[in-house]
Amino acid sequence: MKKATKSKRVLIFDEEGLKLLAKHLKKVRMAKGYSQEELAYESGMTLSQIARIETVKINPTVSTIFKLARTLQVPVSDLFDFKLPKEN
Amino acid sequence: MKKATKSKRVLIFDEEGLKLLAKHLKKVRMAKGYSQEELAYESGMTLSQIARIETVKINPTVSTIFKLARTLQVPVSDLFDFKLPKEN
DNA sequence: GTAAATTATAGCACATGTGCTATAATAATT
DNA sequence: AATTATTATAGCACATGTGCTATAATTTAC
Repeated sequence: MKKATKSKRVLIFDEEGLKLLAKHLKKVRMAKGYSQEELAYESGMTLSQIARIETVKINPTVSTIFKLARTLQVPVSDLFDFKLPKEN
Repeated sequence: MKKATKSKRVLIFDEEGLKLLAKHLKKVRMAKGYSQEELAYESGMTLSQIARIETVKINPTVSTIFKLARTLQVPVSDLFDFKLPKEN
């Protein structure tokens, strides 16, 4: 992905944020008693994608997160219940 | 995008959710006194992308939303402060 | 009403999200 | 230790997110 022409640093892949999201997702998933496979199946997604999200391999779309929140029956905001660390 | 082989309906593009997100983003943006152009510039993004998000033309990635939240200096969860409608 | 500011749209290139399928690795159970 | 369950990874095809650039449309300011 191209660097912006402006001097502003571009965060393409917000690793810290994605780690926090992954952590929260896993916590909620386990609290609700779902395996990755079950969550995938119930969400109409693949097991691969759940694993990719939870291991911070990809940058999921918002609709993907909506799907997970629906299956887990939690407010979307619960999956983002963290403070983003300051960027360097 | 292919239909899942399971009978589960697949939400590829969660239009209702994205509309709610767009609405919240716009509200926060205006409350903070940013034009789309300024928000784009400060976030290291393009004006096009802000417009696409706010008009529900695309399905943004989570990192994109993180970028916006950082610039707007709000918790990410504030941008998701809504209930997803029931899926049909 | 005109000019300026803001927002929306379009087309292109390119990177990557996602499903599918399969396999490997790890953890839990027996 | 062996078996089963769960998680992680890999490669491929294809759709699409995102930046860039430009233009059009709409809104706001004067």
